[in-house]
Amino acid sequence: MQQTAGSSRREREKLRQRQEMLTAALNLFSEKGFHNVSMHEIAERAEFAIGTLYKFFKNKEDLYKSLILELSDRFHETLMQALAAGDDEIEKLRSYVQAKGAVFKDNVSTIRLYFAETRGASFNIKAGLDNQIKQRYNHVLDQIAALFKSGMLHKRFKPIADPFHLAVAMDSIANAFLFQWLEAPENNSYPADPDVILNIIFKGLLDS
Amino acid sequence: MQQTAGSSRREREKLRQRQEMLTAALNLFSEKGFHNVSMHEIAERAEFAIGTLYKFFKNKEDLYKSLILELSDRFHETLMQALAAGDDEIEKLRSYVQAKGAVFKDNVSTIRLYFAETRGASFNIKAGLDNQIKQRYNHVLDQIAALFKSGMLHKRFKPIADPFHLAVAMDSIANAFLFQWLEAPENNSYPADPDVILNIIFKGLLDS
Amino acid sequence: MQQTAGSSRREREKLRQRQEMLTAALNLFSEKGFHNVSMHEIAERAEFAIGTLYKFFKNKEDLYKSLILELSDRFHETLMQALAAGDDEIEKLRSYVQAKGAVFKDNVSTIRLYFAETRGASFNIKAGLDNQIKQRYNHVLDQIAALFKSGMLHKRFKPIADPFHLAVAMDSIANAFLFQWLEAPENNSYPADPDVILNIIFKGLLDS
Amino acid sequence: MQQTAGSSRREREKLRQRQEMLTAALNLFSEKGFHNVSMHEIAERAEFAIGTLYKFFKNKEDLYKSLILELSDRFHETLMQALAAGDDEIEKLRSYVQAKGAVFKDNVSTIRLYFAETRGASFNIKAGLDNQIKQRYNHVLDQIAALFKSGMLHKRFKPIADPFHLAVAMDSIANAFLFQWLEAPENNSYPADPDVILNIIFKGLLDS
DNA sequence: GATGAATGAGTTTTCATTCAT
DNA sequence: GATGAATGAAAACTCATTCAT
Repeated sequence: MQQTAGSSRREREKLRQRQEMLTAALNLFSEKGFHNVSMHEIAERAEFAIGTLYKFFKNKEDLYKSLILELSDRFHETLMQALAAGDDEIEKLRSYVQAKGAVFKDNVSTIRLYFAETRGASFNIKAGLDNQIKQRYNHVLDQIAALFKSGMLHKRFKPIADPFHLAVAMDSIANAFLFQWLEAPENNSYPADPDVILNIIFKGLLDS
Repeated sequence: MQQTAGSSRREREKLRQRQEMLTAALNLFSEKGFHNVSMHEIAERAEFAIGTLYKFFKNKEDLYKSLILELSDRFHETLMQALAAGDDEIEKLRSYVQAKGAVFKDNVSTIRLYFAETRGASFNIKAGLDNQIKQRYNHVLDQIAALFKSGMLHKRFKPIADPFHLAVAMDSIANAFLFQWLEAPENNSYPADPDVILNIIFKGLLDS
Repeated sequence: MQQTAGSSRREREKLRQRQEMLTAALNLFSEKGFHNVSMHEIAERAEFAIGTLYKFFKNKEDLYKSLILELSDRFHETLMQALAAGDDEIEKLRSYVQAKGAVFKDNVSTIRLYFAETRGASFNIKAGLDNQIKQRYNHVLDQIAALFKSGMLHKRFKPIADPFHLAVAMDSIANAFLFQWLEAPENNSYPADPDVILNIIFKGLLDS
Repeated sequence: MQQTAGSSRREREKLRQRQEMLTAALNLFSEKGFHNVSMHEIAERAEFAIGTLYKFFKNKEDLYKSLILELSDRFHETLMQALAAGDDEIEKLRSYVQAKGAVFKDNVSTIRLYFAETRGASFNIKAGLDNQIKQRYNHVLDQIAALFKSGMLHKRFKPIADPFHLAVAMDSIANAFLFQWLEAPENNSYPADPDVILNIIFKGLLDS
C-alpha cells in the first residue's frame, strides 16, 4: 500500500513535470514555430535540465507530437460535449459553434499551433501524427453531420445538401471567421455571436 | 535587331533557369516544408551548382518569398479574371468557384505550399511577405463581397448576412471542400461540380 | 567547504580548457594569421569538438579578441612592474627594456600576433579592440615619458627632446631590435644586453 | 617596324591596364585588408571583367605580391635617391628622414599596406614575398649604416654604437613617429620637421 | 582576346542528442 | 535519477577560379 501510494505520488509528480514541459513547449512553438525553437530553450523555459527533457520525450518530434495530441484531446472533448448539449439539432449546433468560438478565444496561441497541424500546413512532422488528428476531427464532423441528417429526417431542415458537406461547410466558416477575428477583433462578430454563422448555413435550410 | 534578339535570348535563358530553380524549390518545399529542405538539395534537384542558386536568390528566404509571390501572382490573376466572367452575379460567383477548383486540381503541390502561407500557419518567414499575400487575398474577397452586395441591391439576393461575411464563408467552404477532396478524391463532388458550394450559400439567399 | 571546493574545481577545470583553446588559437593564428585559420582547425588542435569551442567563445572574432586582450593584459602588467623596479630613472628604464626583451624572447609566437595588432596592421577586427590595446600601450608610454621628464627635472637628463617623443623613440628602438633579433638571433645583442638601446638614447641625454 | 610599333603600343596599353588594376587593388586592400576584398570587387573597381583580371595575375596572391613589390620598388628608389643627396653624412641622413616623411604623407593608404608587410604583421602571404622586401629594406639600412660608419671614420660622429644598430634605431624612430602622426597629426612634429628625429640620434653622436 | 556565368570547396555557426558524473 | 558538458553532423552562404562563347 505504502509502495503503491508512494508510486502514485511519484506518478502525479511526473505528470506535473511533463505538463510543465509541454506548456513551455506550447508557448515557445506558438511564438516562434517548431523549427525556431531549440530543445535547450524549452528546457530552460520549463526550468529543467536538458537531460531531464529527454527522459520524458525521446526526441524533439516526439515532444511535438505529444503536445499536439494533448491539445487535440482537450479540444475534441470540449467540442463533443458542446455537441451533446441542447435540446434539438439547432441548439446543439449553436452550442458547438459557440463552444468553438470560446475555446478559440481562450487559447489563441494554442490554436495557432493546432491549425498549423490540422490545416495540413505543417510539413514538420512526418506523417502518423496527421492521422490521429484527422480521425478525431472527422469524428467531430461526423457528429455534426449526424445532426444535420437528423434534422432533415425530422423535417426540421430542408435537404438542400449532403449532411456531411454541410458539416464541413459550417465548420470551415467558423474557422474562417475565427481567423478573420484574429486579425481584426473589432470588426468581427463571430466568436461573440454564433448566429452569424448559423444564419448563413440555416437561412437555406429553414423554411422562410 | 541582331543585338536585341541576342540580348533577349540571354534574358529568356536566365528566366528559364530561374523558373527551373523555383520549380525545384516548389516541389521540395511542398514535399518537405521550408525548414526541411536545404539549399544544396534545391540546387541539386534543379541541376545547378549551389553558387549559381545564390546568383539568382540572395538567400534562402529570398528564394522562398520569390516563389510564394510568383504563385500568388498567378492565382490572383486567374481568380480575378474568373470573377469578371459571366453575365450576372450568380454566374460570376460560379465562375470563380469553378476556376478555383480547376486551379487547385492542376496545382496540388503548389497549393499546399500556398495555403501554408495564406492560412498563417507559417512562422518561417518574417512578416512582410504575409502582408502582400493577405492584401491580394483580401482584394479577391472584396470583389466577391461586391458581387453579393450588388446582388442584394438588385434584389436578386436576400440580405441574410453581411456581404463580406458571405464572401469569407463561400471561399472558406471552397477551401474546405478542396482539402476534403485532396484526401479522398472519389468521395467529393466539388472541384468537379461548383454547385455543391453555391447551393449551400445560395439556398438561403434566393427566393422562398 | 566541500561544496565550494567542488565548485572551484569545476571553475578551474573550465579555465584550463579555455586556456587550452586560447593556446591552440594563439599558435595557429601566429603561424598562419587570423583569416587562414578555421574554427575547425582550432578545435582540432585544442582537441575539443567544434561545438565545445563555441560554448566558450561566441564566434571567431570573440575568440580572437579574448586572446589579444589576454595577451595584452599579461604584457602590460609585466612591463608596468618592470617600470616600477629600480632606484632611479635610469634603473627603471633599463629594467623596462630588459623586461621587454625577456618577455619577447619567451613569447615569440605570442608577440608576433600581438604586434600584428598594436602595429595597426590588422584590418581583421572591427575597431574597439584596437582602442583598448592602444590605450594600454599609451599608458606604458606615458609612464616612460614621466621617467624622462622626472630625470630632466632633477637635472639628471639634458632636455634634448620632448619626453614623450623620447619614450616613443626608445620603445620603437627596442621593438626594431627585437625584430632584427628574431630574424638573426646570433647577430644581435639586444634582448641579452639592454644597454645597446640605452646607449643610443642616453648618450645624448647624459653629460659626457 | 609597323609590327613593333603596334606591339609596343599594345605593350603600353597593357601596362596602363595593369596599373589600373593594381591601383584599384591598392585602394581596396588598404581600405579593408587583403582577406576582406574579393577579386570581383577589384575587377569591378578597376572596370574590367573578372576574367581579364586573371589574364594579368594568375591568382589573388600573385596580384597582391605584384602590388607590394611595385610599391616597394617605388619607395626604395625614392629613399635611395634621398640618401645620395646632400654634401655630408648629416645632410644625407636628414635628406633621408625628410624624404621618408614626405613619402609617408603622400601615400598614407599605400603605406599602411606596406607596413603590414614589412612589419611582419602579415600572415596573408606565404613567404617568398617577405624575402624580396626584406632584402630591399636591408639594402637601405646598409646604406644608412654606411653613412654612420663613414661619419665615425671621419671623426664627425662619436662611436657610441654599432653603425647598423644606429641605422635600425633611426629608421624605427621615424616609423614610430609616423604612426604617432597618423593617429594624431596635430600633436606631432615629425613628418614636417626631420630634426626631431635627428636630435635624438645625434645629440649623443655629436660633440660635447 | 575579353567576358562573366557557372562552379564547388571551404567557412562559420547551430542544435539535437548522448552519457559520464 | 537528474544533470549539463561535450559532441559532431549538417546547414547557409562566400568567393577564388575556370572556360565556353
